[in-house]
Amino acid sequence: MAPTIRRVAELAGVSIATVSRTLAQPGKVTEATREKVLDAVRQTGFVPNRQAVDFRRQATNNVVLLVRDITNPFYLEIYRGIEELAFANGYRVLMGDAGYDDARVVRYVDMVRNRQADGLILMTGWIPDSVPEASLPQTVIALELIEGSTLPAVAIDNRKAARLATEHLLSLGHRRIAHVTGPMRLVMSTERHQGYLDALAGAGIAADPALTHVGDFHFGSGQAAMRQFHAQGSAFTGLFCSNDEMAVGAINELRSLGKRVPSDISVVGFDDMDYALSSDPPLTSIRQPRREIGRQAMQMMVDLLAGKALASGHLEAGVELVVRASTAPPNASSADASRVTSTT
Amino acid sequence: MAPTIRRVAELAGVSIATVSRTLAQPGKVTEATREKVLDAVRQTGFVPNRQAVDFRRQATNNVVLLVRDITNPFYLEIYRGIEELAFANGYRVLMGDAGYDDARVVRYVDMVRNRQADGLILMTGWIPDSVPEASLPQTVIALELIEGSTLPAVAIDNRKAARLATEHLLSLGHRRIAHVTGPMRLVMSTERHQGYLDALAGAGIAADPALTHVGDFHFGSGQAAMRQFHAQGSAFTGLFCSNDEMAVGAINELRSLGKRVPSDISVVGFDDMDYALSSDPPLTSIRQPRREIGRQAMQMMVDLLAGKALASGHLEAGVELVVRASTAPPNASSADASRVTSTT
DNA sequence: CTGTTAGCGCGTTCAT
DNA sequence: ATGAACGCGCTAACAG
Repeated sequence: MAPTIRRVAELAGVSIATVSRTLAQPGKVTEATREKVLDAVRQTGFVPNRQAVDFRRQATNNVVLLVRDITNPFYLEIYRGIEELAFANGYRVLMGDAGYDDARVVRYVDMVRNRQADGLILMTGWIPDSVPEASLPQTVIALELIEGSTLPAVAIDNRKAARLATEHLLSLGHRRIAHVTGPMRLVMSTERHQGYLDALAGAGIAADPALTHVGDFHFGSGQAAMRQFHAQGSAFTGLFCSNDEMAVGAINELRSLGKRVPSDISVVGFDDMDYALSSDPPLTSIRQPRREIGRQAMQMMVDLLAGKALASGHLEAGVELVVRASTAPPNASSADASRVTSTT
Repeated sequence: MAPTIRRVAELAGVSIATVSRTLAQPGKVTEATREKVLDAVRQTGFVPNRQAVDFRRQATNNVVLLVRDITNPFYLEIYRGIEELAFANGYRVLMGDAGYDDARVVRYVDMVRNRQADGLILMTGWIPDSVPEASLPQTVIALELIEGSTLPAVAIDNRKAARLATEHLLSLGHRRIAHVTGPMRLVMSTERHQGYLDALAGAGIAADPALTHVGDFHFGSGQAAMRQFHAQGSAFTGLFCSNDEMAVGAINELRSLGKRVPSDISVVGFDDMDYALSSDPPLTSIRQPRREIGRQAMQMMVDLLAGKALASGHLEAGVELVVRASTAPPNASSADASRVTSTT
């Protein structure tokens, strides 16, 4: 059995309270007793039982990280950011996978009530109706805002970012720009679509509904979008996809359809994942500071649990347009090519 | 404040022992008292304080999952497998990032000693010398074996799997086959290289050292390998890369060098990541049952903590060759093309 | 500065 | 079948 504080106390010839103090507030004991105690600690190899400490202190130092889909590679850098700050602050991160399942969310949310964890970082984009927001006192939202929620949150401004992406295409001279969205039940997706529309409106271009395809953030829907545009004969020279995976799928399909990127069609993605850099051609994309978002979310949690008033409810993380080889000015021949498609 | 068992007891007019029993062993109390108690539980919304329960039981139900690099996308499906079984068995998973840092490993390993966690799942491929294996009683190794370790483990047979990949190329008729390895300090990488050599030897082909390039599992080293082979004029029609990321990098560079895949060169990857399917052409690869590896690792942990004797020390997960469009028989013209390269 | 005492919330004897 | 009492290991009053 591991040695307890009692064993150390008798070995040092002091009370357990003194041992506790020596370890927690060394300044509060005499030099002499401190040495006796530390000696005994070394001899026994005593390490305080954290479970007992936490129980006594009524704190677990656990934080639940609940995500919608644990296998989403987008989260990886966020995991790192959260783990970094948790580690540095003595917190532990419990991984939870919501998996589109209300029951799972409830069980993880309950961990805070049950005192299995002190706080909850939500990256699900939704909470079940059965969980009133008022029952989430120690909660921070990250990445995906929840509609109508007033909980403290850190995220990017998706609308503004999508506008930035679209304006890049506009500034290159593109006039007919298509958009592949994410699932429209996600706030994130509707926001990005709005940003796309904002940019067009800002340039005085009427949006053509036929140039918007509702996707699902996966590779296949990028391909499907291109097939649909091709089948309906839609002409465009610019394409904005709401994430990189769909952008890569789109490029893949465009190649099959005999289109070149960027000479025929310029493509902008969103997220700046690793494969944006390694795709062919390297993808122009919107970079989110993912690791920083993770760090900030955990920092907010630390502050929240420390009882500090949060500086601001919502924290907006900045984004950046990363221009690579998938975008270029449109040229006459490519415009022709597109037109040919449209009349086929 | 959350209601305690004491509050429920007085509301039901019984002792706390009876409340405890009613919840744990309902058969041991009268129908009548059971109803009184359950009524009181409902009224108060009582939920046992898990921290207190765990403390009393001397168990935390936490398991530390320590990985070498938390951002490795390969782990994603393993995370899911582990979380699934943990959730189903009432365990919680603490995420730990080793990050090539001994001190971090030590701190996470210590969590078991400190009773912050009951067990440890190691996916680091190494433990610091300062941590003797004997001090890891509740540990399971997953995915990456640790040299010389006898701890229970679940992993694939990398050597056999690499042989399978190489034999696929041989069976298509390829005779000159190149190999891009992972970092050679990882057991995994040396094993895969051995498997490659095994296959060649089995086919009676002398291995050409000039056809092996030491990579680092990243996109760039796949590209670099192709540039090197090209520069030194090495001729080959088959290529086996020790992971998919390098394979995609290689294909990318081959395209720049004017080679077609698979008509000029056939490429086999390893891991069967999502982007194996979405690359151009879709990649032939070795599929590891990643989710299943995660599930089995957690199952071993559950058994271990339950005091069950583990069925077997090591558990071998099976692999599968997934044939896609990046491999084909060599043909005369492609052999010519390669030879041209070699004489340039 | 140090020791004594009193719990944190619960499960679990041992009586009854 | 039920209740009283104890203690898991530690920290935080309060005395001295």
